[in-house]
Amino acid sequence: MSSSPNPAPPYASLDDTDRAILAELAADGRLPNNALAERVGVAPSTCLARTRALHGCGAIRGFHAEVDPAAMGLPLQALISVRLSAHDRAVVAAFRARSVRLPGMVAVFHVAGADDYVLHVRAASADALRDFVLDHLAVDPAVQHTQTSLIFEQARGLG
Amino acid sequence: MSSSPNPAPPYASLDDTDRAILAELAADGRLPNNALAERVGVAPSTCLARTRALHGCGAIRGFHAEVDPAAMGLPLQALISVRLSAHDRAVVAAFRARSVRLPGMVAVFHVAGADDYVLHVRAASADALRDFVLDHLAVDPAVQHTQTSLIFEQARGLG
DNA sequence: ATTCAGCCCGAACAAAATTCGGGAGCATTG
DNA sequence: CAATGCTCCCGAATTTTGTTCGGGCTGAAT
Repeated sequence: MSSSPNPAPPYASLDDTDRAILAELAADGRLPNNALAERVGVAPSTCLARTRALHGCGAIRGFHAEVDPAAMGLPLQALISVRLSAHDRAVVAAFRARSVRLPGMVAVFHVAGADDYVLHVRAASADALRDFVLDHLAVDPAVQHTQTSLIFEQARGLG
Repeated sequence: MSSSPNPAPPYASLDDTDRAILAELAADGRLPNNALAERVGVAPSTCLARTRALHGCGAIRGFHAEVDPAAMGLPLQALISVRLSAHDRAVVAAFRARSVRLPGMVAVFHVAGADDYVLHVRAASADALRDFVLDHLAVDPAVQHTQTSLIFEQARGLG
């Protein structure tokens, strides 16, 4: 009923209005449709159709509240660099699929370089974080090596 | 009219309803208040008051659309590890404040370990990414060293 | 036992989302 | 050149949602 049904067409024709809508909604996901319409300079009905189309073609992937992790009892965050023992497509895809479902997982980055993945995770405590690494990563035969960096502070970018 | 006016009181008393609201809104930031109320098992008016309180006390920091970077003409993403040349509070704070305003910046992580910061950035092309590093990081006297890892793929976590 | 504070609810009101029919601009076509 | 079909946009009517407000319940302190 919601997400993107298309197999990712190349973003053919996004005009300035579309990009303005994306920028506004990225900054404030709860901007009312009529206020959004006024800001980007079209009628509310038009704006709604645009927004739906953007959502339908996958340009808008979803809307999310940004929640303070501490409020959910997960005050610790970490970036975990993961090096895999093999790099065939199947191993990599399987690791990714498994990773996104791990508890406390915020984001999974498949990166170029010495390490293969960087995982952004949340945890309730240092013990929980250690257990996370031991229980879910260290035991994984696809994982050769991990390095955990505690996040002192995180800030959203503006650009 | 919107953001958090309080100086961040420790999250004293969040009950199960509050946590349910946070979880639902983190998963779907556009869930109507009606539907949200039904899911967490309270009246719409109560739910609205709860949500406002959560927003007011900083537990909810904001709402944002998740936009496909490619749709905004920024198909490349990278994680840039940054090592600073000094670590006094002033230098670190200044770097953070500068970073969040850089164009294409998605998130700034202040981390423990050999590196001081990890920057998540978007760019229009490889050239633009190189220019970003050269123009904004390499020239910064506070920056001792950077290492850029291209992001092949990114996925949101579910837990 | 009474008072009081805090919380929750449900109905009334206001505001927003959504639908729908029609009109303007434009490229193709007879 | 005129006609056709297409796409996109708009604005009013309808439905859904957000929001306010007064009253009732529970539990603790007096």
